[in-house]
Amino acid sequence: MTPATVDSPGRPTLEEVARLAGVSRATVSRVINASPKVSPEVQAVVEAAIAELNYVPNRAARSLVARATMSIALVVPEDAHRFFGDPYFADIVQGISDRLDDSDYVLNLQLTHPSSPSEKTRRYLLGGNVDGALVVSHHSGDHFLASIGQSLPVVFGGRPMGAAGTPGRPTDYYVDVDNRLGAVQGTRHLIASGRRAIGTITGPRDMPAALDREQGWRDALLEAGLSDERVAHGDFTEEGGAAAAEELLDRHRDLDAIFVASDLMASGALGILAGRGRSVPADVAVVGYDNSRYATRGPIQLTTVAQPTRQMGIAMADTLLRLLAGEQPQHVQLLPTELILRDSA
Amino acid sequence: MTPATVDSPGRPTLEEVARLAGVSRATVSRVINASPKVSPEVQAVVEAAIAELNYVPNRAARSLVARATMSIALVVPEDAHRFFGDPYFADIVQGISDRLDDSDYVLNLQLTHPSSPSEKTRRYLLGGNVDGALVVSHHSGDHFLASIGQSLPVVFGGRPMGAAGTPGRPTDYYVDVDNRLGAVQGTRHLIASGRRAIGTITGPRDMPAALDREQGWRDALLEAGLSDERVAHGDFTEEGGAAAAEELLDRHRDLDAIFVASDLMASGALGILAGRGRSVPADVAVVGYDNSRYATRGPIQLTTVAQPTRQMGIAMADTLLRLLAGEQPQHVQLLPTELILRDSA
DNA sequence: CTGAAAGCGCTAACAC
DNA sequence: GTGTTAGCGCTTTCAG
Repeated sequence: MTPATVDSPGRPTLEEVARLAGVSRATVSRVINASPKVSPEVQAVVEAAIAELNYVPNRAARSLVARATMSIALVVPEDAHRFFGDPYFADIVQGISDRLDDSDYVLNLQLTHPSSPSEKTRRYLLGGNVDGALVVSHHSGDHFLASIGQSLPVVFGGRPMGAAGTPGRPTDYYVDVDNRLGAVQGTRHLIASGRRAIGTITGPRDMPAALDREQGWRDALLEAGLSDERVAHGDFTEEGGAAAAEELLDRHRDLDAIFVASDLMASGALGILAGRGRSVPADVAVVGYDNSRYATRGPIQLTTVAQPTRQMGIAMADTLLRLLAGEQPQHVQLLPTELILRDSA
Repeated sequence: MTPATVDSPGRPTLEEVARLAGVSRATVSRVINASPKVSPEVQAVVEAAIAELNYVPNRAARSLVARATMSIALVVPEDAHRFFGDPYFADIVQGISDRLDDSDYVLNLQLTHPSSPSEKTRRYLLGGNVDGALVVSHHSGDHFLASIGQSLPVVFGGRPMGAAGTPGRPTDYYVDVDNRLGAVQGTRHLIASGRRAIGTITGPRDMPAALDREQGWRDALLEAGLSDERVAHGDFTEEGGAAAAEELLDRHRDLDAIFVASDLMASGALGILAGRGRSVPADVAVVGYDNSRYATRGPIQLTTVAQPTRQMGIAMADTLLRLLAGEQPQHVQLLPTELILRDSA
């Protein structure tokens, strides 16, 4: 005795609607799918029957024959805390969600472990549960996700990495910003305002975005003839940012500026700086990255590199939808970054 | 020409596996479903064929015959920012996700508007896309969600409200903590430490948890013969907590303690207190609620009422799974709260 | 223990 | 315009 069958007559089928309306199943199907070749009268009768029975088409059956599920997966290789803790994801999801609201597709969230999606995720993605997938926050260790694009339409948020740090394959689709350039913008600003001992707090080394930002910081420094030795690695969390700031301050007493690869980490760094009595920006200037709400939340308004995160989500969803519609969207879409000047630098 | 059919031989079917293994489709099906009555040899042959073809069963087909989708919906009547901004949700989702990882079910996230789920969500839930639903953060204005339990197995996170503030129906399933009692614990602590002008910052008035916490604060005050006039309403966001704190301080100059209905709001309140030069806990003691990472993030460690949020997620998922398995779980599960003493009170 | 056959609910030619 | 006829890929009696 399952609850579903205890007292319910079961959801009505197309067949029952057909019987009630006195037509064939094919006709009911045509009405449901808004086929043009149905006479108005018949259509009205069928619609009445549908309403009376409160009929809703069975998706499984439809999927089976249509070979489409009308749903797409959002694959997030992060634990729930990092996913929820970073406003970056909130914006991405909001964008995706907004774009999908205008379509017939629904979103399925798949939280999976950072560097080894479970067998379950694999089966889910490959088992025909979804027509396509959106992958955010891709880590390099993940071979399955790196190659998933070959079996399913996939759009990455951020440049995907191939195995062993190789650049993504040219057949991949992704939406990104020019992380290197964004970092260059932020770092140049620090240089222009007279800073000379400029450090950086990076993101995890297995993520392309983190690597690119570090490279941008380095490039800007080198082009100005400055040293790029002041590096500490974070993990895109507030705690990680704080720890990296401690490390940087301990190792480089002369530090007068930090380019931090995310606002969240910058927020952690600001806490450490305050704790050590180093004033911002007088003693140490700080530039963040993301322009998330963490940038404007604390006592010190953060100068930061803005990226159009929500737009990225929209673009990702849009690209996948195009792919599913059989169109040929661009493989790479780079959105612009912009330096937002506030108080910290 | 859809992308899926361009060059792919198509995903292998059970039939192909059967052919390769030299057995019937029924036998392959038995192997897949771990039926006991298959000889070891045959099983090995079939498994080899499955591996060779990289076969993954088609869910739609399976759902069609099994009359089950093996997926459950997580309905969140909040915009993405509140959902992502509050660690409470992260913990709930992590718990749900953890529990579901051990099952065959997958999670489908449905973000919907606070007080009126879209027609799309309605159709999704009722269209047989999921076998059951988990609803978190239920608002009273939402009649559809309030009655959804009648058409689909549903488990609520937090006591659901019926229409117009009536208590949820006895047939509802939900997992909650005793919010009133938790608030009583927190408030009594404030009283015990000598505070007399104790205010509260509440959550939104259309949420049961918020109402219950307010009631607990009031009950504790009244049993001690203290006034319950110092109330300001927040919305479970950091900004809302800050605004409510301003209001409270402006209206009650004698305020010497605040019981805040969430750590996130308490974090906002702490900012205001600091801005006005009121020291915590010397001038104003603060007790939060949730014991989320916001409690220990800032300079002042927050005394707070802890609730086993992740456990709640686990319990929710577990209850729904039981329901789907035809068992008869408890309708109401109340998990314990605990006062965590830190520096703020 | 294994195979044959009959659908699950729907759509899509193909006739009329 | 509308009905008839096949399946989509899988599970499940029912024989053997």
